[in-house]
Amino acid sequence: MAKDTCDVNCINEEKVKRLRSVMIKEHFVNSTSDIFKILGDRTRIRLLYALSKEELCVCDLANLLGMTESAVSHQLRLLRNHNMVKFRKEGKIVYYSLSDLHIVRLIEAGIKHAKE
Amino acid sequence: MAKDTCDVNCINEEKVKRLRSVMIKEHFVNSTSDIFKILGDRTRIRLLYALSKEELCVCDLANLLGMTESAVSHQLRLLRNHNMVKFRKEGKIVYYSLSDLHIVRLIEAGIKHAKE
DNA sequence: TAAATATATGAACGTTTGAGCAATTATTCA
DNA sequence: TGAATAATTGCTCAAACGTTCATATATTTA
Repeated sequence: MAKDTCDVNCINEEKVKRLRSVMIKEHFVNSTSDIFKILGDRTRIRLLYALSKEELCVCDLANLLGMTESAVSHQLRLLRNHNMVKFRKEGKIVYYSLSDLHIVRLIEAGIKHAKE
Repeated sequence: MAKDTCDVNCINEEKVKRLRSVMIKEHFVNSTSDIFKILGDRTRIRLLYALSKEELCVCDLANLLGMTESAVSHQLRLLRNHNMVKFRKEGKIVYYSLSDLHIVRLIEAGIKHAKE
């Protein structure tokens, strides 16, 4: 009785077929993994966390994280390109802040998960 | 009046100092970004999503995702090492399933965020 | 206008990552 | 026992990533 074995070519055709129909759409696979990819970096987690507390300029962020302003600026650009942070200019200084609080909630969910 | 300027060496000392005390602990930065790093990959998102629907063997997963069994097996090991999936052996076949539902909730939060 | 300062950007670098191939292990079955 | 099969593992390669350095831009102030 070949019930649970991988029949033809090592696949349970029906099972896979059934799964395909309920599978997450490619578009969402991409956008979702992209978001997680951004959160999967120490520097960016710390940047977003800091910005969740208050608006900050690049040099303060660099000082807080103990990194060069260049490195911070590069990462901020990435976050900007993904609409996770916004900024306002005041003279020479550029103040960054979170675009919205969605992303913090996601990070908090991640922290919570990490604590378990 | 040097108020909002980055005073000494381009930093607002007090502000940074204040932030340090409420900053996320390094330990959590690591564990949190690690979790997101794992979710920040197309293949792993699809694997976890599929496994959230039902228990599956390596070859069915490979077929579903259109990848080699080797590639799938490598990723499953990674997920295993992070206690995200568990497995049971039935003869030659190894069935994988999710360790718990926490991770699915996190993925769903990510998908939800992606949809906005 | 020139110097100083805050930030941004491009290129180069070393590192990490994910996939596939080939070989290996474990198990079934003839 | 030996062939077949499911899965795992070690290795290699190319691509992606994060930081730094050097340079550029923008703004203030002397």
